This record gives sequence, C-alpha cells and structure tokens, in this order.
Amino acid sequence: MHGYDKHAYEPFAVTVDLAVFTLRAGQLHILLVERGQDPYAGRWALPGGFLAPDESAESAARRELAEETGLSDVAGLHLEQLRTYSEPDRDPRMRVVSVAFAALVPNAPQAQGGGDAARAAWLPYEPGARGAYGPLAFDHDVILADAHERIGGKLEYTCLATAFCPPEFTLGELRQVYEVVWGTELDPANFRRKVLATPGFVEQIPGASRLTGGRGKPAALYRAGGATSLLPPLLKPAPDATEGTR
Amino acid sequence: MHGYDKHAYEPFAVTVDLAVFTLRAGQLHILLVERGQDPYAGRWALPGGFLAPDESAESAARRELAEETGLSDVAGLHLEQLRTYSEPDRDPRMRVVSVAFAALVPNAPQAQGGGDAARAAWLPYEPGARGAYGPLAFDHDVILADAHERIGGKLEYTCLATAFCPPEFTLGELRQVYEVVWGTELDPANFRRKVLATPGFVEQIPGASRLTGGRGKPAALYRAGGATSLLPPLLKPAPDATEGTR
DNA sequence: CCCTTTAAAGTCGCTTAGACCAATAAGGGA
DNA sequence: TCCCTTATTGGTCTAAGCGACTTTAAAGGG
Repeated sequence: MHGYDKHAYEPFAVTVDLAVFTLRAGQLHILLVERGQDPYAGRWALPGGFLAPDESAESAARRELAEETGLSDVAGLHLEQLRTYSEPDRDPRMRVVSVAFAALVPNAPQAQGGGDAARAAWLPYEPGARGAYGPLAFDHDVILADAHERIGGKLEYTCLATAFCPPEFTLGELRQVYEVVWGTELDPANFRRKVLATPGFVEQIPGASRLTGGRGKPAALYRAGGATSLLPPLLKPAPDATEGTR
Repeated sequence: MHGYDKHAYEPFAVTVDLAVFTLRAGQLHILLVERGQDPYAGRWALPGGFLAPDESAESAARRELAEETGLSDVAGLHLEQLRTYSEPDRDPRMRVVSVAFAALVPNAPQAQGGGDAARAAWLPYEPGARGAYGPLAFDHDVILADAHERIGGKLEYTCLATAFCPPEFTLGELRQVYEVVWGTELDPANFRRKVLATPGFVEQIPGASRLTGGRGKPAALYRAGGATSLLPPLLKPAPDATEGTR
C-alpha cells in the first residue's frame, strides 16, 4: 500500500497528551489542566498540544512537559509513549489522533499555568474511583487509567522506580514508590534484600545518611544505578482473597 | 493545550503499519509486500495503509490484516498496538504519522497480493541480521525489530503463545512457539510442568492425540484456556553466565 | 529513662525453576 | 523381527528465591 496516488487519504490533526505522575506527601499525584473553553469547559484534562510540522511526537511531548511543569531539565525525566488514541468521535469538533505519553517527575515544583490562561494543578490520583478532579475531558479518563496501569506494570520488571526519586534517596523512599503506585504494602526487609541483590539497580553513596521522617535510625543514601531491566522481576503481591478491600 | 483557535496546527497523513508474524516449518515468518513505485521501489515493506475518515487505527489495522493475509476470520486474531512512529523525515514525500501494530497468525495461508499490484510474501525473519528481504523501506526495519521484541517480551508474562497455534495443538507445538520466537531451547518436561501448573493457560481435550512429526509418542491435544496473564511469568533463559546481568 | 519509630541484618520454611533420569509409544532401518 | 531413534510423559533432586518473622542498631519524644 502506501501508494498515495492510488488511494485517497484524509488529513488528521495530531496531538500529544501527557499523563505526568509525581509523588507528593506519600501520595501519587497527576498533573492536570483546567479547560477554559468548550468542549468540556471547566473540566480537568491531561496537558497536551498539537504536533508541530517539524517535530516528532516525542519532541512535542518533551516540549509540552517542560512548558507545563516549569522544570528546566526535562532531558533526564522518564518519558514513555503509551499508545495512540484514534477513535473517530473522541473529539466532538473534528478528527484528532492523539499520541499519549506517560511521564515521571521526581520532585514536583509548583504547577504552572501553560502558555495560555489554563490553570494547572497537581491533584491526587486514586486508581479506582475518580478523585478530586471528577470526570476528565475527552477520553482522558481512559488514557490516565492506561498510564497508571503501564507504570505499575513497568515497576515489576524494570528499574523505573528510581525515576520517581530525587538524585539521592533512601531505600525507604524507593519502597514508598512501589507502595504508592501499587496501593499495597511491602515488607521493608525483603524489599531491601531484593533491591540490593539486583546488580545495577541502586548504588550506595558511601558515608552518606539521612533521616527520613525525623524519626528512626538514619538511612543510607543511594543513587540510581545503570541497570534498566529487573531480572528476576519484583512481582506485585497478589491481592489477598480473604480481604475484601480490593 | 487543545485550543484550536489559539494555536495553528498542521494536518498530517495517518497510516497504520502491520508486523504480522506466523510460524512456518519451525521458523518465524513475517508478512511483507514489495513496493512497486518510488520511494523505495523494489524494496520490501510492512503492509499498511491510510486511515479512513470514519475508522480508528485498530479498525484500519484489522481491515488491512484481512486484506493482506486473505484470512476470513480476522476477528479472533491477536492484534496489538505497538507504538506510533512520527519522525518528521520518515517519509521523504510528506509528513506521515504511522501507528504500528503487531499481529499473530496461527496457520499462514498463501500470501495474497493486496488490493493493488503489490506482491506479498511470507519471508523468514531472523532477529539479528537482515534476512532474505534486505533493508526494508522507510523505518520499517525499526518497526519490525520493535515488534519482535514486544512479542518476545509478552510471551514471558502473558498466555499470548496460543495465538500462534491452531485451535488444537500439542504442548510440543506450544513450546516451539517460545523456542522460535526467543531463539532458545527449552526443556520439554519443565515447560510442560510450568504450563500445566498455570490455571487457564491450556485445557486438555480428552481422549485426543496426534503425532507431531511422524515420529515419537503421540501427544495429547490441548486448546487455549481463558487466562490472559501468566503469573508467575515464564522467563526467557539468560543468554550465558559470563554476563553479570543476572 | 523508657518508649516508639525506622533501618539494617539475619533466620526459617515453603515454593519453584532448572538439571537431570526413566518409562512409554510411536516409526524407520538393518 | 529386533533394535534404534524420536518425542511425550512422569518423576526426582538440588539450589535459589520469596514471604514471614525475629533481632539489633540508631535516632527522637514524652
């Protein structure tokens, strides 16, 4: 196929949508912008924007990420293409094909309004029920749920969790990433053994330590190692059948 | 920011590209079409086509899959969105954004030419070096490599392997799927134990048996079960102990 | 001064993956 | 016919890993 002179083709508008997660006060947060105009005026939506003629979707996503978060060094942030949403009726005005990305930000600064007048905020994300943001605009509820599932899955078999942490972190903070994203609790001792047994996951910073919550024994500091895959994987514990909370 | 009246946007051509895999004579094969016109005239390419105004990328991909393979029941075939390729220079003529899919076909019929005069063929796929098809057109070498990596990864933690098999298959045939896609050998007894220990992976057909290669003991027949995830995963064996990645 | 809190380190038992070995049931060749 | 080969099926054994648990260390609070 790909014969342009033999087949008619329709032009489409192409956008990128970003699901930007961060950890704040021990809770998973998502970056959202408030729409100021119809359709879905007043509703929250994922940040995003149109693809420029001379950039790839990855470039556009990273540009939008810098604009919306106000961070200066978005080069090192984890940005991952989720999938492309192309249902014909997903935008009531016109045909829009959107390439969705998931991004992880370690320490979230204040949310910036974008280039235009839209209001931006970090809002706590709760997987099952809709949180404080209500139903999102367009199909962004689906995109957001897909993004969270992807992140949770990648924690199992990659070293992605360090992307949520600042350059220097304790093993307790790293464990909190798993606990918050998965919504479960992990045994601190077993988690420590598993992480340290994986070569290249983390590297200890010699002689450095820090108190995490003002209490308890000071914890050693680590930085992210060079490994990217986590073998064997760190599997999310199966939900207990006797417990009805899930 | 999704404000159409505030930002200019460029229209793009949107296509779907398909990496269709099958097993033939104990070897992994990929469905390719030969281009009849420039650019890349005479080169092999992945089948694909333009997105129609009223269909999603998934619909377009399934439509193309039916056209190119000549199969009548593409509804049950596994079709999975890979990612979207949007580099500005990936098509020398114009700006084309392509949504790539990976598909698995159990028993490949003869390759059909598409609706146009393009020649289609099943060609053996070899992961590392380029096979009998030489360098593919556009960025399709990258797409094909990404598709193979995705399929190989999904075999580890899903029950996807049955999608390569006909409705009734032996455990040896199922094991061959893993061996061919991964390029490794698996112990037949351990593979059998692992598959049968996973509830819902396969169901035995009572009393049925078949000779696989004309030799050996007849094997019991199974059909695909209802399970979709494979927990704990069936990990691909590490290449060698000389590397420190495990 | 004792209590709580968190980190760090070790122990115990169960499960499982990987490496084997053996028996069964077919076809092929001498 | 009698082995030999091939492939399935079933079994054993061992080392590794994981979950549950205990213990010690190092900090702050009442």
